Amino acid sequence: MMDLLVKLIQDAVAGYVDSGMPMPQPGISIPANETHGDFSTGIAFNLAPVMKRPPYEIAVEIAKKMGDKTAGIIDKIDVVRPGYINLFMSRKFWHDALQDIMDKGTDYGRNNTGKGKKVLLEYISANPTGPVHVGHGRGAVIGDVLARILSAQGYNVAREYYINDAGNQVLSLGYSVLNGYYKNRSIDRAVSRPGEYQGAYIDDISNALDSRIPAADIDEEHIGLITGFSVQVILDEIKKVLQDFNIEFDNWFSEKQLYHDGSIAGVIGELEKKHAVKQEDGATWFLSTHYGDEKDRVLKKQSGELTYFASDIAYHVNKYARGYDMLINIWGADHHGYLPRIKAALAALGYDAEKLRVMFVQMVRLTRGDKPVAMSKRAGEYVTLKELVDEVGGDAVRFFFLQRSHESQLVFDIELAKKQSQENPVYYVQYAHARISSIFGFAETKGWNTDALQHRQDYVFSGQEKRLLSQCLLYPGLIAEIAVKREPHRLTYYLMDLVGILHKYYTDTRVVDSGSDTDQRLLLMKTVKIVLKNALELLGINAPEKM
RNA sequence: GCGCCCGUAGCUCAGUGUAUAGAGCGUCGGACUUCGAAUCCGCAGGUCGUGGGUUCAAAUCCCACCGGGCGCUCCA
Repeated sequence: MMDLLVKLIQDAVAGYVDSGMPMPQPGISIPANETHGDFSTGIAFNLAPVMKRPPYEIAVEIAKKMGDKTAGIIDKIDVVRPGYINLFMSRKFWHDALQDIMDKGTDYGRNNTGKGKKVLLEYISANPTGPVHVGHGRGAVIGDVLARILSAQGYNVAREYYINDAGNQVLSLGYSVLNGYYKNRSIDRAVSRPGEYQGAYIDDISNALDSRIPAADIDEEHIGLITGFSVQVILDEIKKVLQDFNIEFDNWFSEKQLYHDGSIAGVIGELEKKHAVKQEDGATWFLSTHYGDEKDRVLKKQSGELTYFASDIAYHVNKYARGYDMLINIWGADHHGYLPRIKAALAALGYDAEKLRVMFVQMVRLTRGDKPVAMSKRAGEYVTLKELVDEVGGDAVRFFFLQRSHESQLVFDIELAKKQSQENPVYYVQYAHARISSIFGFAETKGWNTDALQHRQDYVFSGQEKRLLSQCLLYPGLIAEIAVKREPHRLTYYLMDLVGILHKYYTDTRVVDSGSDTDQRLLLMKTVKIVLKNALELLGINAPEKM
């Protein structure tokens, strides 16, 4: 329905825009002050600098043109200094809007702005050396919700988890387990390296070791076997925890595979062909300074081992080869220094580095009350995603993580989240959905057939009712914008607004009475419920009928 | 020292050009014999880190500085 309004504005603006210029997307907002209309646009402000004329003059002209062709949906157009165009919508508009949402139902908010573009979304990718912790959880929620939103906008999204199952860290995991095994069995045997991982999960794997591997084979000679088993156990647990948290992947991509199929060596060979490699101090270096990085980077160490950087290049080359239009990576903010070298390598190999978009998710700091909770893998002391979800609930964790921009650091007070779980904002939103369900239940008991409500076009919506509808009308545009800008957190704020209006309306207005307007109010509740349910679905949060 | 992110109400954070700067939590005070009070209403609380600049218009853009987090490994 807003498309129609946007088109009316654009038609009026068309004369000002040169054929070469893209049509500006008019921003439409709901004014805080209702004397400023049902909707307002600041399109004249965007045009003013281009045309070098005062915004007010432009607004007057646009308003005049719009007034000539309102398609029956606009009653009145006001122009207010310094250049706002305020729109008062017609009765027909509101009824058409309500009907449109009803007709679309679960498809309301779905769109094809993505036009089938293939997107690879990589997120979490936590190392299989320990459980997923809350920092990963934040990336998990952002990635999952973004994937849902992109899919709803017609993008063809593949979700991927990159498993760092090669290299030193998993070897270190193997040694940690082996050492744990010796210690638990009081076996006094020297091992060439200590292993850096600690915690109850290491003990668990150690204890399970001889259930899978013959006891005679449990020694340093078979460290590869032990490592493989340990990674498998941890990975299974990661998959289970994520699945329980309703986070799925289309593909689990193994780093090891890149070693086995020779693609890392292949990539280094390609870089050599491009003369982007040097030998120095017995190591092989990528000349990333030639491509905008601040220093050159080692691909193959003096020891002959490949670096993670080398396999990461091969991984990204693999992504490009799979033919995606866009690659989105969600990384922890502590990896931001890593991006220039990846982009440098891709540029050196002739790939369009612009296709790669990395979202850096800032740190999560945990507290219990005023006391910070240490997050150290080394000490084996950290709060896992599973623990957090078990304590606070999955819906609340999702909502909480999406109440901040991913670019802001986040303080998560576990005590507070537990203590106030009943007052968590997520309940505020869910309660609205349950409340509407409850209204319908009540209406049924009073004899209304809520599946056959009569939509009467002569009903005049109150100010609050129009406000509710207009908030619902912003929804599709919001989802489209969130997809383009990759800002999933905005959806929680939208919901808080919508639900706030609904709760107030409920307090002020009796929906079900004996009068004939009850049908109209029930229809309105139905549209709000549709939007609530669709939005919660995108957040992966339950929309309960009862609480 | 260099790079990225942040600095907005007591706390945690939205808002990133334009009409009196918002929410949640917290404080205080009100509203259930009527569709769910997990709700609603009201009061209090802000030099939008500081100083310059651009603009008809700056929390928002630019510059400098101050403060906090993270990163600057032949670590992963």
